[in-house]
Order: sequence, then structure tokens, then C-alpha cells
Amino acid sequence: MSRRPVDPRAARSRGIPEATVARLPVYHRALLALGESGVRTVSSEELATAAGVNSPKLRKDLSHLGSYGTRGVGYDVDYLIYQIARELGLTQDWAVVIVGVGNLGQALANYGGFAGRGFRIVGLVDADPARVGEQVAGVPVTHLGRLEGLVRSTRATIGVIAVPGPAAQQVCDRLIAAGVTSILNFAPVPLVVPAGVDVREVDLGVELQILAFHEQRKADAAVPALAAGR
Amino acid sequence: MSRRPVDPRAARSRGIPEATVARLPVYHRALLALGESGVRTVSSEELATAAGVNSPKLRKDLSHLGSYGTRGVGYDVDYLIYQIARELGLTQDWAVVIVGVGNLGQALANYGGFAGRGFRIVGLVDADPARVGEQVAGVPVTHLGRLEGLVRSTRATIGVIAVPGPAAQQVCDRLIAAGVTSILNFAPVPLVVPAGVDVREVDLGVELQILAFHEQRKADAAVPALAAGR
DNA sequence: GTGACTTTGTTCCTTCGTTCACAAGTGACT
DNA sequence: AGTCACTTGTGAACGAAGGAACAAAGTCAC
Repeated sequence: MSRRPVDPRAARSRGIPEATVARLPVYHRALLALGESGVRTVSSEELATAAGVNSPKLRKDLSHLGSYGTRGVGYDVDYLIYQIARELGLTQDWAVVIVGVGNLGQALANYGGFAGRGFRIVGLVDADPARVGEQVAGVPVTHLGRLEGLVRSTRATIGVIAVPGPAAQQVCDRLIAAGVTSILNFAPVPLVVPAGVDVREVDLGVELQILAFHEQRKADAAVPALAAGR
Repeated sequence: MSRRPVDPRAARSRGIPEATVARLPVYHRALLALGESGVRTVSSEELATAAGVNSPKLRKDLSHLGSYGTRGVGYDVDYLIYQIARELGLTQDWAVVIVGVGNLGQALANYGGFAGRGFRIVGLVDADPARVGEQVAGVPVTHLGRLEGLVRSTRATIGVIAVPGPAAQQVCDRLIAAGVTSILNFAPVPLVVPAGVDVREVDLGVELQILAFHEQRKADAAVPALAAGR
């Protein structure tokens, strides 16, 4: 475990494929579940099943982090958990501000599994003065007017936008001006941000529409004569 | 406009790339917003900006649906809205059942923009008997025990899972057994489903972890000496 | 200590997605 | 009517991701 405090071969810390990064959190979670079940060692086949991927893909993904497995044996669960956590930055403490205390904002505040992964919700912000002072999941609600002060005083670097669409861009701009450099956006509008700021858009409506597309495909396949216009 | 009621060249209706399908809903929404602003015609450059992509990508995406633009002019907004909606299946009516009436389930029930796009929430299901009879966004809450009956009687084909992780797979199995063939899963566990059933996993925790990864990258870049272990 | 077996890590190849550049088509203006 | 400016649609180059197969490496039994 102390063999390589920092991997000298430059495979790590540079050029981990984006697709791999998106799967690492899933592996991490699957490993945590296995660890709690008392499993100490896991093969790529077993872990792949638990994570919902196939084993060659899993091995290739893990190989991007370094050689943390033992051939003929598998991966040490605890060690691999630590390595993935470190790579993802979960061993650090991330201050997160959530803007918008509607149902979605509350759902996020109550979401378990943030605290245990280094994410600390340091503030909830809402435009409604009536909600200020309220607490959700132990975090007090601050008025939108104090957004910048909250971000600065807590040194938050991650902002979550859960406000109605029309307000999203303005909230985004203010978050960035106050020092936020990563944004998770649930509002159904594409945000424009300066270089150096990361945005991830999560759109509940889009997901349903993608499903509808495939659903229609299935329906078309079942009644091909109609679909083909014959 | 009536030249090809059904495109004879098989470009359409077969083989639209998955990446394109995932962006069509975004284009659709951007077009709706433009249309409400009174815009009648839009160029690929303008629409691309509104949708947050670059124009070559937009044009290639749209070309998979057919030739719906006019060179030298652009795209007719209303016509393109209709074509995308048809391709996505939004001109049909989709019955959706939401399982789990926590904060997330309520947020989904209240989400605007479902109704206008063909999605009709026909039922909310919860395991807590105390919530049965309650109404959320005008939809009554049904007890989990009646899940199958609800799905069958409403002919729902899309199910949304917003329950705690441990319950997700069982709910999933029951939905499928009752006739659901598309599932949107918010529980942080990978679902296993039989062939022919589509699943989309949306994981709020994963998104934050991906952001944390990039955030750490930025921090490393700012203090390279420490990050490189020198 | 040796051999057989297990499992990882990596290489090659194919598929998919994105970007670039340009030809073709359209409308406006003279 | 002809020319010019503009925009779409597409072919081709480029890059990223996925999958299979195999060699390397380590363990366990004896």
C-alpha cells in the first residue's frame, strides 16, 4: 500500500478517458457495498457484474489508474476503494452550495452518500424570503441576495443549480463571479460559462424523451407495416 | 413540405446514432423557446448556440432525420419542431408511473414540461400506507401493493424508479412483469433487466463525483509541484 | 521447487462520434 | 437573366471508446 505514494509512470494523473471517469464512481460504490458485505478480495468478473459492466471494460478502466490488482487473485477491495477515491478527489473535502430549495433542492440536500464521499453541503439558497432561516437536512436556508457572501465565506467550489429555467443563467453567473468553478445544472437550459469552469447538465425531461424514442422504436418494430408507410 | 411524406431513402427511421438521439430533446426545447419568441426561421448557427453545441454537429444531427432545412435560409422553426417531436415520439401519449413519492418523486411529479411533451403521469406509488390517497400535482398516490394493477389498467409503458437503493431491483422486476418496457432509474444501483427493456440510470451522486474529479485536476494544475510529488 | 491454474494488464482491431472543408442549392439584388 | 452572398447537407479525415484475444505474472497444490 505504500509501494508507490505517487505513481512515477505517467499513466496516472494525465489522460484518463472521460468515459472511464464517468464509470469510476459506479465502481467505487459497488466496492463499498462489497466491502460492507465482508468481501476482502474481488475479481474483475465479480466487480464488473456488481457494477453492471463487462469485465474487459472494467479491467481497462482500472488499468488507467495503475496496476492495483494481483494476477491470479484479483483486487483488494479496501485498497481499490482508496485508490479510486483518491483519483476522483473523494478524499478531499468539497464545499457545495445548492441554489433552489424546491422539491429537487430538498431531494439533493437529503441525498445520503454525499457526506461520506467528501461532499459537504455548506449552504442552501432560495429566492423566497419566507424560507430563510428554515433548515433542510440540518443546513440553514440563506436568501439569494447573500449568495456571493455565502460562497466566499465557505470557499465553496461546487455549485448546484436547482432553480427554474429562466433564473438559471443569472444564478450561474453569480456563482462563478463568487468563485465557484464547477456547476451541476438541473435547470433545463444550457448554461454558458467561461473557460475553466466545468458544467454538467442533468435534465430529467431529456432522459424521458430518450426513453420515448426507444419505446417508439419498439412499437414500430412490432407493427412494421404501419411504420414503413405501406 | 409535402414532397416526401415518408422518406424513401432509408436514412430516417433506421440508424439514428445514439449520441444524436440524446441531443434531439435539447434541440426540441431550444426550438420551442425560439418559437415562443416569435422566431419563424433559424439558421444552424443560431440554433446551435441556443442549444449549446457547435453548428457542424447540429447540422449532422439534423441530417440524420432528413433534409428539413432550406439552403441559404435555414430551418423553419415550427416544421422542425414537429419533425423532431415525431422522431422522438413526443406526438404520442406516454403513460408514466412514478414509484417513490419522496422529495425526488415529488419533484418529478411537479416537473413542468412533461405534459406538453406527451408524457402523462398516470400514477404515483409509495410503500407508506399513510401517503395513500394524498394527491401530488393532481395525481393520487397508490399503495405499492397495487403497483401491478395500476400499470396494467393504465397501460403504462414507462416507469420511473425513485425509491431507496435496496428496493429498486424488486420494484424494477415488478414493473417489468406488469408490462413496463422502459425504466428511468434514480436509485444508485445498476438494475438488471431482460432483453427488450431499456433502462437509463440517472445518478445524482455520480455527477458530483465527476465534477470533483475535474475540480481536483484544476487544483493539481495550479499547484503542480505538490501534485507531482516533488 | 515445480507445474498447472487463475486472473490481470495490454495490444490490436473495429466501431462509433466529432470536426473540417466544400460542393450544391436558394434567395436577393442589379 | 445573371451574379453574389449565404446556408445547408455530406464526404472524408481524425480521434475516442469498446471488445476480444493473448501474454505476463502471481498463487496454490503437491
